[in-house]
Amino acid sequence: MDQLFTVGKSVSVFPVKAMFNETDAVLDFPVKVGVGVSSRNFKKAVDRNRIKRLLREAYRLNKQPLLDFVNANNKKVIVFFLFIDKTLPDFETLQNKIPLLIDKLIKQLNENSATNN
RNA sequence: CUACAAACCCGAACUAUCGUCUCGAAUUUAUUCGGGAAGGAAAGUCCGGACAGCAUAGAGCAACCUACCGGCGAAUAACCGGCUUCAAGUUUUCUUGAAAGAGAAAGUGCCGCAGAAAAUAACUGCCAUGCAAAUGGUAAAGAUGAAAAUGUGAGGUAAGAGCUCACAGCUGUUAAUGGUAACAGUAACAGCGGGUAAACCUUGGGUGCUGUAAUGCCACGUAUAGAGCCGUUUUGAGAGCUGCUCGUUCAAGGCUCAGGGUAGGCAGCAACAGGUAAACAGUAAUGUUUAUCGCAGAUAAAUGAUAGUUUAGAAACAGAAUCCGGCUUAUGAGGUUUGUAGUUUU
Repeated sequence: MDQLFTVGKSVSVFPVKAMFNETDAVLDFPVKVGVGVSSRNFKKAVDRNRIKRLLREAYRLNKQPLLDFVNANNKKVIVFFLFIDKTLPDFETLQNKIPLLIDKLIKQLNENSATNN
């Protein structure tokens, strides 16, 4: 976790920020994902739970491109989605934004591998 | 009928597709099938317990909690019923609400402003003496205040005064009566110089400390290395008795610094002061019996998305983290009851 936040890079499509890090560690799955909301912005546990559920659901419905990319390039990635707005979202906006974010994420990963090589 | 306020009830159901956590079974060991998956407050953490660890010779002091009576219960100051006092109302009764309900006759302190005076009272006044100034007596009348020395009448007196008497009010003691009791009304006797204990205090009763990140077990790992100080059969370091003192018990290792390592798993942990329904007992809290049900268990932390149907409506407050009882606070629509206001009809 600490490594992800200190070393990892980030891309964002408002209202969601994705922090990610490629890793060499042995993982059971090619992609590991977490979601989070700041308790500073949302005091009630109910609201935080709600946002985390919506983020999970939106990721679940749109994860296929990322998985395809990662499998094709034989990478292992850790991603953490952080919600950065201060008002409750509805599911539709997240449904629209998450694919954009994942596109951006794939592009970044691609550039990284290019520079490394 | 409408609006508002308060109290209580309730806190959607079903189907399809995809998905999360968990339990059980099966096997091809990562899949399939089946079951279950937040609340009335899960919240605040204000009380009380269960459970766990440590302690459990004693004495004194301190600290804290508590304070009408009975019942219920594992337990509580907090629940139920009653008593007393106070407040409001439609005021003998009654209804509703509140109580921080032991003691002000142990002591100390305090009582703003006003007022002469806020507690061993004397400004104006009244009476006596005196030419007067003043001295003494007095507490009827006046003014202030939230509160002014129990109220009314009569006697009494220089003037007055519970000084005396009658009636009334209040306090205490005793007696019998009613009540389990708090207490009630009655009688007799003694008395009547305020309030504040949510100021200190006094009295009665009580209290070991810490909380599931408790605690027990397993695995893995390091430096079997270093520095300083104190001490080992009496000149004993230090530790326990969890605030302090005395006292007492144990005691051969202990403390500090710098550095190194680990941060995984299992149990605790989901079957009980359990839920639901009915009957019975009780004013009630609650209890008993019978039937029936099995109802979350995560560890970065699980309940979601979409579409449709039902319905008058689906929108409030809000997310379990050891468990249970009570209290407090938040809460949409709809329903029930009560109150207030308005309108219509008779």
